[in-house]
Amino acid sequence: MTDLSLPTRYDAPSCEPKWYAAWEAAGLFQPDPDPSKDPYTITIPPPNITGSLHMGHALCYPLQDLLGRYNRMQGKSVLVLPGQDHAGIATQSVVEKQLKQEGSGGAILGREKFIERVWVWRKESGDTILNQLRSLGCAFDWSRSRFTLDDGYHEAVLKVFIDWFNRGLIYRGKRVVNWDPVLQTSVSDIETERKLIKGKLYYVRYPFTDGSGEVVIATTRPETMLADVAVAVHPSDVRYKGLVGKTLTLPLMNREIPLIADSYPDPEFGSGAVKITPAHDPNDYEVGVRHSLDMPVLLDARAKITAEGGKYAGLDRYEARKQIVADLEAGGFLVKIDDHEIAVLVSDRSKEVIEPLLSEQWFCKQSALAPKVIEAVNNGETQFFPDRYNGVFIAWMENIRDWCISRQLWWGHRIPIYYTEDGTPYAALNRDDAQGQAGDKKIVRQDDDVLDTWFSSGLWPFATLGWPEQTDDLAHRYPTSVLVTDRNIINLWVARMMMMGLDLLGKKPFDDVMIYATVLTEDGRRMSKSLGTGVDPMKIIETLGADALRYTLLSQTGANQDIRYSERRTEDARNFCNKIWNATRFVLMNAPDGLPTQPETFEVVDRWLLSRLHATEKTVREAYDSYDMQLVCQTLYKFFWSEMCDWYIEVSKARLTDPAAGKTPQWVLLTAIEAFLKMLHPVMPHLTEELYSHLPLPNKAPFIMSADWPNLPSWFANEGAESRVELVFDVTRSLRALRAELGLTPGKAVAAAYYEGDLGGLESIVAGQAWVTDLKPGRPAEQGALSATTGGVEVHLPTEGLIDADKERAKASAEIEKATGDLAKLEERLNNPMFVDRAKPEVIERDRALATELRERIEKLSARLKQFGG
RNA sequence: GGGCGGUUAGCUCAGUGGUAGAGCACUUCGUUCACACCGAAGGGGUCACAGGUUCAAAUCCUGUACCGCCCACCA
Repeated sequence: MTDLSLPTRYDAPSCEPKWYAAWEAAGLFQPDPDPSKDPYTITIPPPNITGSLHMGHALCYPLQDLLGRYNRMQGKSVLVLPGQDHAGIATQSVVEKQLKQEGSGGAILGREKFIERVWVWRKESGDTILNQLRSLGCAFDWSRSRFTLDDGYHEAVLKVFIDWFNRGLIYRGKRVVNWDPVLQTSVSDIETERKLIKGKLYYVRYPFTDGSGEVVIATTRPETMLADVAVAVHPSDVRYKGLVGKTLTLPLMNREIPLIADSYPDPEFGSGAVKITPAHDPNDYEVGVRHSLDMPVLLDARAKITAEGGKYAGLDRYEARKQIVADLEAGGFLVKIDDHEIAVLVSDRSKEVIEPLLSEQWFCKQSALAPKVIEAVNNGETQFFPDRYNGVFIAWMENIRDWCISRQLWWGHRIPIYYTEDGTPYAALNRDDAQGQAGDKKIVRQDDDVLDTWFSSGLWPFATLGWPEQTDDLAHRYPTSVLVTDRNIINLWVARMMMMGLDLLGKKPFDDVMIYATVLTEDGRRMSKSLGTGVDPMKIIETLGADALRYTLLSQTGANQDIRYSERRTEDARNFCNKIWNATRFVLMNAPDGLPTQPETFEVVDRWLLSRLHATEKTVREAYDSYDMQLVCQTLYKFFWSEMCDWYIEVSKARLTDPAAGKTPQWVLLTAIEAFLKMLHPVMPHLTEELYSHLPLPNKAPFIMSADWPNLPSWFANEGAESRVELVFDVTRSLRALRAELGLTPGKAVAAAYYEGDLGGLESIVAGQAWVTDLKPGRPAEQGALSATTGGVEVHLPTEGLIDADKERAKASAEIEKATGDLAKLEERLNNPMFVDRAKPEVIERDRALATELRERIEKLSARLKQFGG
């Protein structure tokens, strides 16, 4: 007898850190160097250093930890490589906010001091995140941890940039980009979102210069008219036939602008005439290029009117709008104002309305890179899970546009472009290198901009493994096994890694991409700090434990799109932990002093549990292999709680206390628990490790974490034992129900009960589990008895005159009615020649058997009804 | 405007052709020495709606409604 000293409650918060430290001390986070083992590699999505982890992270990282642990048990050499992302815009705005609160600001500090300040923050936030990942139990190889702005990483970035620049894949161009007037930088298309707002549509009159009438245009942004350079109509629009080529006078500015024909305007919309402001609208820009129009820039970096706006110069864009509308009205140019729903573009980061702005930026050509990505996904080299994302991804890749990679920020990889006095750009490792390339011409400055964060995180799967150096890790572990990420960054990040990996290494970066669900609040809203709907995973861990939290989230992870988080569910998971704790504790209390050995003979119920264990292992393994954690958890839960605890342990209690007979159930239970703990370990690493450490086992691994996946002998599978035992359990349940009906409390023995039918020699189980002292074959001689029929076995419980005959009659009639109805439906089907002709034989067989059973049942029920005077 | 998910018991969700399931919650009973973070029994659903295919539909097809997500240059 051992471990009677274990407390009756599992205390996760005190147990979890202990094991994390033990694993780390044992070096288990580093990959097994054994070269005969297959590699399994994950480079985790590096969290942004913008604060602390949220519920989504509490799913994402444990999910990867789970995959690592599972594959380690499957005998692979596992590396889960962690790190952090410098997250340009996001981090810079966090630090800017901090400075503002201190009454300072980046502009005051200057570039160098500002960057120093961000590094201080990087340390602080980075450490927080690291500790949180540890609290979650993540077995990541911290010795290989990378940061997207560390020195080696910077080298990789330089190499790619220079290479692509020299190959013409990176170019500089003047384009209308998405300008964020708050962060004062350009952002890419996918860093914006569309929001429908209630706005106005202004109709404005532009008179012909020669006084021969006017053209009415419609606009949602009247202030941009100051920079209008033309009005366009569709060439087929009859309303403007013969007018194209004439000149209009731009109101307020008194500038002359042409009326031109272009395919862009939709004759159906508004008046069919569109004002053209090339510098402030992507479509207008296209028109401007086609017609070689001027492109005056009307708004500056903060979205204030420039000198181009004449007397409106200096006004904010919205003030200017008000003023201009008023002036247009005063001048008699305003025709009308309609309410109009506008889809404005909003910056993801600042939530500010984007201003389309013509500016000089660096772009990455996608047309040469995208086809390889599409091909890799199309031919299944890289596969998304759930597979619906394959199509979504390809559709997006097929319509990809060039990627604006320059950002007007300080925090990030500074663009390695150096200019000579005449403005010629050289892509170089450093200034000297650039000077070498420039020859006689003198290099005078480096480009001020930095690269889009995703340019560097796109290198993640290989830069973290040492690229551009040809390291062992890179040789053995690229392509990585799986990328686990959130669907919001499929285009932002996954696409870039695919493009970069395929182009630079000639190989896809990962075999699988697993997209996990978004964690929402209990009522289905987005979790967000600013809305106050966020739940702090660390608070949950402190009270209920990391394992319970992991189970909560992982047990809801399959092919679903969303998860609603409820703390109540984590309490359930905590209860499950406690159940596992106590059942194991119970088994240990009854465990033999020496190591258990496999018994010679088994009872049917032993074979039943071993068979259920065997089936459970297969289901769980296949579920892990297909990323269906939901099925993993559900299967393990049912096996442990219902099958092992509620039935097997209860049935075996009597034997367990017997020194001789106890050896068999003890061995069965230890075998089942060991396998169960191993299968559950990837989900609940700490609890399983703690319990494993107490199990008396031969050939025990130093840690469950480093143990092999259970290898169960095939003779465990035993369908015969399963069906025999399950029939007996069904009969037991129906007898218990009869007891409950009589108000007999569970556990209190009744003297006698009777059964008719075949219990396969397992009468003692029924008697024991239904708390019957003497279970006899046949029918009770005395009058009053309650009866029930299950699976062809009828049980009778004598009542000693306690029966309410009316109630029993009513019950029997109701059951007869139900059975008769079911039988009628069944017979109708069986009498249908089409059914007999076309249905599968086993279905017909089963229905016939069911019909026979129903007839017997009705017979028995009718007899019962008669007995009660019906 | 296009695409993708979802709609099943009070709640959260399983269930891809053969007479509806789990956990929680609820009701009743029970502290029998693993566990009250427990055990036993029970109530509760015309599977969003309308058509269709089929011997048979929660399940396959078409359409509709509502919820959510993604993509999209209508001023």
